[in-house]
Amino acid sequence: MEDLTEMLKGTLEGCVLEIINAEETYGWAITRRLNDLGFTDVIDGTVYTILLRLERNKLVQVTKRPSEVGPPRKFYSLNDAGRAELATFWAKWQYVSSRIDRLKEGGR
Amino acid sequence: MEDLTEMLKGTLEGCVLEIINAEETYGWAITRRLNDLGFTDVIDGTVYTILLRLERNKLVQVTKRPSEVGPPRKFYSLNDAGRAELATFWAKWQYVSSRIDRLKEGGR
DNA sequence: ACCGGTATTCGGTGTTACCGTATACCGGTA
DNA sequence: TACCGGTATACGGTAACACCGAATACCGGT
Repeated sequence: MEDLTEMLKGTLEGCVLEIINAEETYGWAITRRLNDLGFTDVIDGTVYTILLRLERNKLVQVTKRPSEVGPPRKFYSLNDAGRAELATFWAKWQYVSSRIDRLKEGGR
Repeated sequence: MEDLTEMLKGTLEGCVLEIINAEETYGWAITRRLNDLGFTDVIDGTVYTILLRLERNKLVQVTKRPSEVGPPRKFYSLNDAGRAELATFWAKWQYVSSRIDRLKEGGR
């Protein structure tokens, strides 16, 4: 599936939040995870801008750790604000997706 | 539900396409339909820019008709290109939403 | 000494939803 | 007649977002 970019707006950040919530992880691994999930066209740069935003908005805790295979990695984990943000993201997602599905089914 | 704006990016146009597909209609009525669907914060101006975009991209046929209660209405209906666009929209939606749901369920 | 894979950063771009405002037409009311 | 509220379209500007390209950095193997 190609050119999903517009449809991912507003959801990609939530996805990254969920991935971090599942496990403390870092930028490059998050990109791979998204690719594996089916979002094959999501690129490093996109994820890093999201990560920077999350950090700026104080939704994550960041720990820099050396890597054995390259430059140091910045590991991200959610703080309380991040978990709250994730919860509202899922609430919005449920709301929006259920309503769009209803429209799709010719819903009134 | 408030502040859905970011999440609607990329989907709102598809919703408008679907509404027009169901029935030849006009801007103000489309806005009302979206509000009824649960997208209460979507405003006239937003819908008109989408309509203008659809027209510019030659996805709709436009017919101006007089109204009994106000200025003339611009009625929109889909042409072949519009129906094709709608089909790809739903395909993308199915793809994206299923994958996000999978992520939500702790999917691998 | 070089190269490929891993990893982060940053400046710039295009698309999008939203907002405010202006314009237009009609019916009712004072 | 003059005004106002509801219906309807149009438009310029803004902020947020995903994306792109290029630069930088570190390591292991050849």
